[in-house]
Amino acid sequence: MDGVNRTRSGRPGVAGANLPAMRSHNAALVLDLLRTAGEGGISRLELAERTGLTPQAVSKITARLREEGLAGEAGRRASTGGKPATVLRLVPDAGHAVGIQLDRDELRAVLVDLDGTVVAARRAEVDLGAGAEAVLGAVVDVAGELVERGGDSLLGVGVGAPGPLDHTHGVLHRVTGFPEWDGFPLRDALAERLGVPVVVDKDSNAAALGLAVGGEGGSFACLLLGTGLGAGLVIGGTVHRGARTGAGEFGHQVVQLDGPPCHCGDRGCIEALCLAAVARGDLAEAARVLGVGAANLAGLLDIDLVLLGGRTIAAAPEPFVRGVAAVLDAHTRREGSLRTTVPVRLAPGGGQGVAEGAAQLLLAPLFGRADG
Amino acid sequence: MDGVNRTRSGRPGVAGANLPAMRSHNAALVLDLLRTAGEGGISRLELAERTGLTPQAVSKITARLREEGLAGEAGRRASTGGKPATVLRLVPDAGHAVGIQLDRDELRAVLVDLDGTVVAARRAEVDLGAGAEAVLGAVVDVAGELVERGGDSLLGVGVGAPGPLDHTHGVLHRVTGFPEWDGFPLRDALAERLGVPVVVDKDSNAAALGLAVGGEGGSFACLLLGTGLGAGLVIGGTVHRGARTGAGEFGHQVVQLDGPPCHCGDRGCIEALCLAAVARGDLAEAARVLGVGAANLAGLLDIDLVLLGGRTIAAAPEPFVRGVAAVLDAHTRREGSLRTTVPVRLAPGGGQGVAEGAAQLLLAPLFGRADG
DNA sequence: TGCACTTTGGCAACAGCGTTGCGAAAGTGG
DNA sequence: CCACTTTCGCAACGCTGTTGCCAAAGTGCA
Repeated sequence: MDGVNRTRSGRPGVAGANLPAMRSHNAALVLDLLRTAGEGGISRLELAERTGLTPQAVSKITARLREEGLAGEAGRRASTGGKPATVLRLVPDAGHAVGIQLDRDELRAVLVDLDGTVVAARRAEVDLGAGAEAVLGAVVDVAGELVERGGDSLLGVGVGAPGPLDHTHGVLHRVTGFPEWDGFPLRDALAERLGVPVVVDKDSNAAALGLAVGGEGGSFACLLLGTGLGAGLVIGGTVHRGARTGAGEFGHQVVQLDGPPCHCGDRGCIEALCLAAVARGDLAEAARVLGVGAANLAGLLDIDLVLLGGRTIAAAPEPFVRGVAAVLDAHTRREGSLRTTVPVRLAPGGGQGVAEGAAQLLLAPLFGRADG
Repeated sequence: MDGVNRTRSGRPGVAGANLPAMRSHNAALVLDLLRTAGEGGISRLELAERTGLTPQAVSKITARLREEGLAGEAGRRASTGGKPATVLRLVPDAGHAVGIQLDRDELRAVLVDLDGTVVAARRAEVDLGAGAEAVLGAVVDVAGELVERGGDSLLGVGVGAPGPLDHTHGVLHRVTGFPEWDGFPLRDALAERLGVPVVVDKDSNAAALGLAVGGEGGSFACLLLGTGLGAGLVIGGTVHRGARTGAGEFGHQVVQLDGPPCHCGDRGCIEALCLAAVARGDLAEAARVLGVGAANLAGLLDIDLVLLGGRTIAAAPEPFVRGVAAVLDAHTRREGSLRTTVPVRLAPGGGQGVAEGAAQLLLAPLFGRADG
């Protein structure tokens, strides 16, 4: 019921609940289970078990969802000695969202349905330094086409951009290397031109949201190493952004007191050490530095999983995954506690993870996955 | 409604809501506002505004709370041109909890009422190395007296202990320096001897919870420097513990690659660097190291506040607060963003913050502040 | 002093939520 | 063919917050 609460009062956790709030909370819950079940579907009784609601309540809720066109029947399961269960499914076409990754030199856009399936994809070259008009024009071109294709079921456009930025207002801050964007109201500018709701978030948060919705449970960190180094943090199933969308500033974590200077003005930042190692071809050292940062993060937050992504890692996944895992492994072993090593994996989604996650900025709220 | 959800299904965020859940959610919300209002009290209409509920709903809810003895009238406010508002207050004596700080060499216990006011306090010397029987005996002695004094309104006993431990089962892990406690079921042992519900958590988490309930809003970190160095993390008003109660492992964050060895087996940990600096009397350097760790944490989580506590800091607060603030300040200035510097303060509560927070492990759930 | 007005807050009727009681539908298995 | 199991909806119900309304208790002006 959190999502509703937030919407109503602005101050999280301080809002009362009423019947409509309860209703949409439960509907979102059921919808999320339907989505998670995927093509296999799920029966009403299973839904009842998983939600803790009575079967009768589930029947009423699914009936409403079917009326709204969000859910539908999809055959029946084999009998287990009685009347066979009717399998319910999400109707993927009932909603769509466009997701955009706006990077420093390229633009990726996808049209995604309720299921999370990519229905269409576009890619274009851009230059963030070419001025707002040119960049916005490119975005509107690419997105507009997909928006149209989404038709009536289009919920809006999500944008993942390099930070820092303010996701609540959709305003960019000083993007590293492109100070002219500082203060640019990207969300409102796009919403006006496209005529649909727009949500803007950091690229790393979008990627993390996509993975969380995509099935990664619990708490995890998604580390993106590309032109910069950022982290998307998922804590207990929801993306943690902090009050100023500042969370996930992973690249400028200091891991070497009085170390080599970083372009940020500090010394010994992970990003500086890591990029320097990559530049001289020493991927093992880059991975080790990344691993130390990941171990710090894992220890501080007690997360369940580390996912690696971004262009640099996509170019040579193996040494990074292995190197980071080695550091985490050594760390766990030293602790000697009961806990098993934090697993490290390559973030799925190929080069399109951020764009897909950005689409989830619009879709996730339907499933009760608050975007706050 | 989260607290209720968690209780019902065990799997957070996956539980349906029903009328009783809604009812207790709203009751907890109102109760929390009554508590926060303190001695000044709060009127029904103010409650309605703050919760988003209708005045009528608030009237019904407060009537129930009054029947249960949890709330009461406390005079009236001056009229603002109409009927003067009736001021409502929490009845502090309606509930009590005992909070215990079990440290390596001492024991502190407090009896706290619903308001958070300390009604009684005890202190005793213990030696964690003296064996379970002796330690448990001491705890039962001190706590038993306070439990009895709490009478019928006693909700239970909360214990803050040095980590690592498992707070969901109340089992200690390998307490640094005292390996014999590894696997000891402290919660169940105490619950059996005292005959009341017991909750066990890390000392730093208890301190953080106490501060969160005590009025610190938003997200903050509570860093405790004593015989060890730990952090309690409050994210969006709730203590973040992680799935294994492992979160807040702040002391072994590595801030100096290949730095001096730490007793944990790693190198360059904050704790090693910090304690070494303290040992040679260089508090400025200790504060700087702590500051770097705090800046890392603040950047990663985008927190609003850093609070410093623990014995070492209590002994000389000023250089630590100043030193940590200096590092955070420099860090913010470099970012050049709109955000203001993360403030650093001495954690209030004197030497008794952990014990008071431990009591809140029992009280906080009443106010809808989930302990998960 | 009296009357209009504002503000507080409870009573009563209401709509809507999930729950309970129960029975129909649709299978399996002896 | 019949007993049994399992699924699942209809109907009545209890309880939630909401709405409509009115009494109570002040202020302020004539």
